[in-house]
Amino acid sequence: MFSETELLAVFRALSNPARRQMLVWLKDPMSFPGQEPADVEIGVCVSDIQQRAGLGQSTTSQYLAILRQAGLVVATRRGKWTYYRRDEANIARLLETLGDVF
Amino acid sequence: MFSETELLAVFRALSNPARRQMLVWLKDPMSFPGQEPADVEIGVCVSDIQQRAGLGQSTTSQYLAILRQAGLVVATRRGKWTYYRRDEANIARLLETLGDVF
DNA sequence: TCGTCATATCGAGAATTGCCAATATGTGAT
DNA sequence: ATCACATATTGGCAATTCTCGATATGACGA
Repeated sequence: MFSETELLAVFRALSNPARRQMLVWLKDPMSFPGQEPADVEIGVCVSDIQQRAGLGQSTTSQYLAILRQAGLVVATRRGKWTYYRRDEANIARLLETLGDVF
Repeated sequence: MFSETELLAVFRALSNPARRQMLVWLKDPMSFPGQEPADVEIGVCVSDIQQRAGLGQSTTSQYLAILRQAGLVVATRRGKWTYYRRDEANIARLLETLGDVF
């Protein structure tokens, strides 16, 4: 399932309200201004997330990297933009594990 | 359901392997040496948990307090001992919330 | 190639966490 | 009242996290 190390990364990632917020926001990419229906599959770019979070650019980038390392989102680089979207399969697997473990 | 503040407390509590371990251990109180069947309902005392965790007494006490404040365990004082057991109802409610939110 | 834009990484200071030893508090036995 | 015991709280130091501004990287257009 999820190793101890992976669970640690997940809980650390989610123990920050801004990062948890981002994960929830990404459930509905269309809620970001200027998001086209065609972009939904690839995700939302960093600057859009940053704007909504009200954090610095570097902080936003780092937080997304933390979510990615925890396996909660996946990143896709296209041109100069990096798009982030939820890793739904892994999140489902995680919730299943949590139900087993706790 | 769970407020933002409550979720923060939960994730912070679980973002420590020792605390997560304790919560899992408490699923099976009988696995603690010297635990009587009659004690299962009330929980496990701090020193038994401490011994198993290999942490200091104060650290163990603090960690259990953090789990309690997060609503994951309940404490019962009986004589000079404090027994801790899982708050199963609240944990179930939490897992439900997690399924909704994430 | 140069400039610009989006993102990533680095460096740093303030705040928080991890964990301990020491001490305080509360309880039961004598 | 006093002692011993279980637990809680306090004080502290090292390690980590939070968050930023500054800088580096990488991609596109002129």
